Amino acid sequence: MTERHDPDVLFKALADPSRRKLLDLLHAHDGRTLNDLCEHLDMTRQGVTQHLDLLEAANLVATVRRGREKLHFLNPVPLQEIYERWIAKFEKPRLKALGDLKRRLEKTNV
Amino acid sequence: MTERHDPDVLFKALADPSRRKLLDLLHAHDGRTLNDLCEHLDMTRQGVTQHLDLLEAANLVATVRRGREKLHFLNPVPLQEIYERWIAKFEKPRLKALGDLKRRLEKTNV
DNA sequence: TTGACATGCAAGACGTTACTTGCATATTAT
DNA sequence: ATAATATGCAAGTAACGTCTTGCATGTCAA
Repeated sequence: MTERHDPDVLFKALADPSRRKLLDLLHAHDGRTLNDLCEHLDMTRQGVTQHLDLLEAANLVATVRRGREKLHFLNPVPLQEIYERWIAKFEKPRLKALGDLKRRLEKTNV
Repeated sequence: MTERHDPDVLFKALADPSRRKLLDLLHAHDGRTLNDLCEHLDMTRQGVTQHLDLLEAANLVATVRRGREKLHFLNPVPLQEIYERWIAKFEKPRLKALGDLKRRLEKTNV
């Protein structure tokens, strides 16, 4: 059900501040068009497109075409995967116990 | 008390698979020397040094000199900062509630 | 149909990154 | 003191990433 993603693509996608800003913009308001997003970044439309392509490849952004415009949606799932597989495991023991609790609660579908 | 770090330096440090492997190695066994770490990576010692320099700049690795050798230690704090400032905020509402719980518990010093 | 709008594709410029090679310095052991 | 060990510094190279410019395609409105 849940696909496996290349962690490298994901970390690389997050490595650029412009891409993180795009994620922020989509977090603040989902379903934006390309032109909408462009208005907030100081670069050409093509530059923004290339960043969005990387975010889409990392499965952080999904798109839908509506007529002549393209709508962009944020997918936070890969970020949680990073947390589960990368951050939780490095947590100090005290915090780790709490992370385990969180995960246990999560599985019970609270 | 807690210093403020440049998120870009941190994300860039995590963007390279060799550097993530170094973090893994230090997670498995702390206090390794440079030569020790080199034995696990397929590159020259200088290449490893440069990666470690970046990790140190991102405050993910701390070092101590002991005689002619340099010991490397993992610092997981910046990873938790990434979680707090970057991942938690993108979580879906259902998970967000649990994250808040976790953080609340954490503050009470369980 | 015509023009305006929204986006796609592709090649090039340019700085950055990851890695190397070669030499230098500092510490330990004999 | 000498040699082996552990690391540091610096310059060079090849590949990659970011951004641009120029043109093409598809959609909507009058």
